[in-house]
Amino acid sequence: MIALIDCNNFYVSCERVFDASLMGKPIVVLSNNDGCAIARSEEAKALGIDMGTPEHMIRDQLQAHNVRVFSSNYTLYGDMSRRVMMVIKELVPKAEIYSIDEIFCDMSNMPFTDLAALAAGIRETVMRCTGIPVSVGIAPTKTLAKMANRYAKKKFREIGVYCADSKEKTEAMLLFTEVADIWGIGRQHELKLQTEGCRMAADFIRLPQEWVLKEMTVVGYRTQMELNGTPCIKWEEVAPAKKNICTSRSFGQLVTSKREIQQALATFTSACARKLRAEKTCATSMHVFVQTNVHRKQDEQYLSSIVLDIPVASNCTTELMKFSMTALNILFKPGYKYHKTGITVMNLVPEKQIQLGLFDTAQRERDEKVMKALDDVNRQYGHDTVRIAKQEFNKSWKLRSNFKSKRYTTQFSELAPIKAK
DNA sequence: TCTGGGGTCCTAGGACCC
DNA sequence: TCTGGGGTCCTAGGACCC
Repeated sequence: MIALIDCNNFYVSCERVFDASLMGKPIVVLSNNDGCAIARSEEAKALGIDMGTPEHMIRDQLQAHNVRVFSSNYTLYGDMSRRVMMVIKELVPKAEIYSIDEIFCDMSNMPFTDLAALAAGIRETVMRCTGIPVSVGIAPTKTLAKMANRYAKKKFREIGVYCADSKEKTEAMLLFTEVADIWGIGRQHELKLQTEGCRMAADFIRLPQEWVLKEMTVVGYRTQMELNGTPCIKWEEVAPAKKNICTSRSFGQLVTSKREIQQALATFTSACARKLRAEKTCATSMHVFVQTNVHRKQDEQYLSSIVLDIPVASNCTTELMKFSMTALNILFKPGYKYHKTGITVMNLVPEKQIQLGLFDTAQRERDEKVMKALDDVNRQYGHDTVRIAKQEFNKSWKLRSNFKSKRYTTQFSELAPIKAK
């Protein structure tokens, strides 16, 4: 049996751990740039605030109901996630971190027969150690475990556990779950299924296999198999190496000058290079794009991108910047109001196996030392404490982040204060 | 005025080879 | 008038995830 443990309203719960006055209040966490609502407390959901709604469309509602609003604080959420995962991994023999707030656990070799009771124990331990509430779904496959987790949240909120260990209990949640809420079925497949007269998961599992293969490819077929109790999705206890690494952001305000886009892109390139070094990989090509704001119908639109080969695979900030700046020189056209830029480094290869170019020199060794020093300093004092000249901060392009909480767990200067009476 | 960011996998079709 | 066939590799685009 497989358990899927999922943190409840994770970002909101993280904020609550450090501010008890937030309990029971409606809370919303916004995406980067304070753009959309991406996490909501139960109280906020009850007000009808939907996932992904732009902030400016719900601003009145937020004020009217005194909703507490936060900018996203990924430093805090990332660290809280690490803690939750660490606690859970201590309690089960085999686990796979699936996302910042979810983890699959293999429950097949546990020395307990009552899995629901075991799950309740895990919930309680995570709460005690981290302050984060979680829900647990248990079932024979990953897709069913995801469904059981959702079912637990919807139908057994207080218990927070659902164990689909019998035909009847599995059938109950298949009858309850709409096709759109099945893990692996998105907007397009939902529409197809609806025209086929298929509304609930219980209908979907009965569709002929030929139809599913033809209309939803093997991906949909695997989902169907999983819902029928046959595992098709393998375990990945150690995260497979990344194939691409991307850093991109919308600007806090529209930008017209090339110089400012250069600064932004240089900063994103630096972030990509740092991520590459953390993964111990090098990139052999990069994709760079610039674009205007597609939502502004009144503005002339421009979107362009380019892929450049990197002759000798690299994770050196200055080296990658040379290429991304070249790309920008090709892409940039004056006269547009730019909204976003970004870089994806691709075709990653392990640091150790780089094919040296014909004209490669001892430069590489020196670069490595410089990058290591740069990473060491920045790890200790915060990203971009030491940076490359091109990143020079003008900041007009910087993210909006007007409601950010402290980095309570990773910066000494931002620790939560404790009042002693 | 204001609409996130970072990923993966699959397929179809073109280029190329023998 | 007749105009091979089979295989691999690569890429763009679609769909999905959190």
